[in-house]
Amino acid sequence: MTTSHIPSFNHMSSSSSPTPPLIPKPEPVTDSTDLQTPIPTSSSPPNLYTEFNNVAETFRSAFAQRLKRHDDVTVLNSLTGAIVTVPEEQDPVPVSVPSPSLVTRKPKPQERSSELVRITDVGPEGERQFREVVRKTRMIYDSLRIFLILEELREDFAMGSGSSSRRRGRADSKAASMMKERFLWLNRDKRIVGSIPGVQVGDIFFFRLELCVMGLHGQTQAGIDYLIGSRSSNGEPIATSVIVSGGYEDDDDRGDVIIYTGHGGQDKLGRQAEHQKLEGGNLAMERSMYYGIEVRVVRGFKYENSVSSKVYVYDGLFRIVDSWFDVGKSGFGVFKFRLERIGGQVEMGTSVLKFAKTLKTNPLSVRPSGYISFDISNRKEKAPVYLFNDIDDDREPLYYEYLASASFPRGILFQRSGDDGAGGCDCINGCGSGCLCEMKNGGQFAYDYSGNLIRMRPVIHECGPACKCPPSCRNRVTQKGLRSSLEVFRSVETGWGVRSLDILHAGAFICEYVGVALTREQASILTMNGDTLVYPARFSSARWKAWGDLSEVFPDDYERRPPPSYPQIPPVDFAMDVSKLRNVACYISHSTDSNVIVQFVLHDHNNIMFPRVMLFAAENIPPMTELSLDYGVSDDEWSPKLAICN
DNA sequence: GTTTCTTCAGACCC
DNA sequence: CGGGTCTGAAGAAA
Repeated sequence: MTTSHIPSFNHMSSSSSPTPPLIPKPEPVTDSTDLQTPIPTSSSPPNLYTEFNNVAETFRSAFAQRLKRHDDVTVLNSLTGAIVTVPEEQDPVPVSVPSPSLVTRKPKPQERSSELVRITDVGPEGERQFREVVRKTRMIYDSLRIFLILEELREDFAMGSGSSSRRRGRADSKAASMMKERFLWLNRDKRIVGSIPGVQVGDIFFFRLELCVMGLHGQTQAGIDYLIGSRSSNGEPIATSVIVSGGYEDDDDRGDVIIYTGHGGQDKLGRQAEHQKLEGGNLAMERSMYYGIEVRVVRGFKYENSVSSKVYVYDGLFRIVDSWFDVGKSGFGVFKFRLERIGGQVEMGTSVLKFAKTLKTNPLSVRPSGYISFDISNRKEKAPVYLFNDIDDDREPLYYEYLASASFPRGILFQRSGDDGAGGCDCINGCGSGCLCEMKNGGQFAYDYSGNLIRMRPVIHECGPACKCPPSCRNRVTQKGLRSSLEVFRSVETGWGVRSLDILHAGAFICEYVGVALTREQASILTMNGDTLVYPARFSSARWKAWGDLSEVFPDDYERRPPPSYPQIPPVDFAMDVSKLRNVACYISHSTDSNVIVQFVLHDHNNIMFPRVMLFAAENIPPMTELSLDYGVSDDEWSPKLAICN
């Protein structure tokens, strides 16, 4: 080991920032371990002087252990400090949680491991498995969160309207706690340095506790997550992830470069009121910089959406390249860390989000070229449907008449909802507990109060023309039309495709799959003529059937909380012809790994053989991400989307 | 193992 | 609609 590896405080007065007068000039001295450790010597304020001595002592003890610099740290083994690569053949699923049903007595929640691991060479198959685990866990979290909100509202309702004004419980944190108790948090058995398997750059979250559940960032509020020194192999704290969400005024976020402020020194109102100290997360950041250990960066910012007012975006890995002590805007000393994004990663989710926002808000003139139409629906939809093509001259979607709602054959048994004498509900103030329409849906509405699908059903009965509830009723989600701005775009890989300029929360209604519905007889004639049709019954959403299934959370009283039963399995046997009239949906690509699901819905009539085909987001979908549906055919077979819309 | 402290939340109120 | 205020849970620190 050479002295160049010994940490010095040079970084604390980087050349780019003038050394503030508050900071003592570090002067190297030789200590008993023959390792040079800088000791401040000036007549600085005593608190800072003490602080520097403390830090110096920390480093002295750390370096007494003769640490080497590891440029290619893969695993810091807690026993040996050895660097090990986690090989591909090792169990690709680190989530070894005991089955909740096997747990009889309430065990102590699993503690976070202190073993620092970097997971590499997972391989495509491993990544797919990890992704599936992450997906499922997120589904449970979201379903549980929504369940808790609905449960609370139900209690309020039962107790009478007077108590409904009480403060709402934190479903986001309660859901996380319950999952923690049931060992459903991910990546607790290893402390992961670098990317979390199954979590991709651009992934969107809505709550800090969601990040905890994923193992992306273990702190519920704090911005720096780190392994504490007393539990690390070399006695030094190591930072693994940071949240950038504007909590400190001295942050300077330039995208690929972030000047990140350390923590501490703020008063109760969040104002910088004293000097920060090189301890805790601040020291961990410095140590991660020294060892070249990358940190995950999650950005959080305001973004109005249906479930919260914020979003958190995973922006990938950054390296800490510099750190120094500076005078903050408040006049108090703060630690600063220069983070630089590591190359070779996909575009940051934050950049995509911002870009999508500019597409929506900027005047038409400053949008990128390639926009052929700013609304191919000609205002038939509630939100514009853009048409974008910057790779060739194809303008095909312009040449079709846009149909906002599917057309069903005349002459078939066709009843307006309510015409059968059953009538609609009488909920003049909107539908609530015990409403007739809730009964039609197995005693539970299909949507939560944000208008998101709670779980898939064979068919959903929305309130219809015969119902007395207002159009704003929670059970009229798909009738309200498009909620997000969609864009039909041209790509080399998939031809025409569809993406959203807004974040689509899991369960969000996207649009109807529109065409001219044909009976089997009508369809057979058309097929003979060579036209290709889409068969709604073939759409596959099998992967998402477990959506909303909380049996892993409520294993014991599953009897008490059975999924509602839905008597009607619709005998859907019609074809959708999109060769002449169509909407945005037919441009959605086919994928067996789809992010959009098909849900049958009845609202303007009650012929169960001809439900409307409604599309919902199957997971949180970031803006500009291509939507995909499982058309129920294998990739090499005929693809309706490719055949019809290309 | 326990208790206390800190924290780039989140909801609600005005 | 934004700041003040209240509650809070995880994890670090004591």
